[in-house]
Amino acid sequence: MDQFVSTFTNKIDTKGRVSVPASFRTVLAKDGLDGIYCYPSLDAPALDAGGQRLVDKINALVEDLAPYSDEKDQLATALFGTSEILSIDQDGRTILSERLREHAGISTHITFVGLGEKFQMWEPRRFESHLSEARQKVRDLRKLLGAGRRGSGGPEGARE
Amino acid sequence: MDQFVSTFTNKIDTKGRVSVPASFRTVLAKDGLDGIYCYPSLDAPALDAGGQRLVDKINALVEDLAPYSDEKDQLATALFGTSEILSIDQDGRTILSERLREHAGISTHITFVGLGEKFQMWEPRRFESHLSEARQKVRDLRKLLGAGRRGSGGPEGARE
DNA sequence: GCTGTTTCCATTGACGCCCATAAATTCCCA
DNA sequence: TGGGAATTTATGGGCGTCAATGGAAACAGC
Repeated sequence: MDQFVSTFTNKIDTKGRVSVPASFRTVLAKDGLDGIYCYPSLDAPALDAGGQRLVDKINALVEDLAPYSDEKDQLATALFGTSEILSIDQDGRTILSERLREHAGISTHITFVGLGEKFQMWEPRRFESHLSEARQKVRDLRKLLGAGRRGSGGPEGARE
Repeated sequence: MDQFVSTFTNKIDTKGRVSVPASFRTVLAKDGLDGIYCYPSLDAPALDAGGQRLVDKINALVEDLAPYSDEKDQLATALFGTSEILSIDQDGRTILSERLREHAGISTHITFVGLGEKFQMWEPRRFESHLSEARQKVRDLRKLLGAGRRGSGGPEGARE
């Protein structure tokens, strides 16, 4: 499996360490980045994270803009400037900076949520409500689309 | 990682010294420039900085312009004329000239902001407002970008 | 002499590395 | 197939190293 799937909730210990789910670690290892590329989600109290693939994608996004344009600097500021490369120790644990924890309102526990090519980290209770909201949205959407449609919907397409 | 990523705020001591973030130093070292290439940002109260890669890029930019054209002279003046090579001492610290500090309004603290191929130095409070602007801009921008490119990842691949 | 600058050392706190434990899972083999 | 051994995973704690910072010592110039 080369995708981030499922959700896991782990504990942050007194030193601020938290175990990265084993399955996520193997995906990251295959992805070729020694660590986790992580930044605050632009529109949710959560953290976006991934491996080299995610980095490449963001690079491509920035490279497309004209050199020394205002847009390029702004995009780079918002993405690279707020990003961190989180190291993973040999026991599979990482440490989130104060800044990242603060953005997501994380204190004692973290919920890791697989989104395919990337994953997110949430404060567990916030994720609960986020999830039920999302599920409700999907139900509403299905009504509009008509119960007959097949294959199109799914909870996939977690955009960000 | 061979890119400038994340932000760090460090203190300037009584002698004007400030620690360059360790991760930035390793990027610079790999880049093959013994020091920091630095100049006032053209359109922000900040300082642009980087290593050999940035120097090369600016050279290319200037070379592309017609020889003896006004544009070329102006760009060359604006960039080369105001640039400095900042030395890094053996403890990883550097000293900003009065002129550079003045342009960015820096006095006691510096925020180092990674932008991928280069980084910037800001007065911390100015950077905060600059960042929230940039994030808002990207949220808007993303709607435009998001409509077109989906999934495809892009023709990226150059790395390491 | 002084003054400003660069090199070297000291402190402190954060982080990485190592080991230990316990629970859950997988594996093996009678 | 059932039970136990080996492995893996999540978690806790001790300790050495390194990064950031402050200050002293060497050194230059006038």
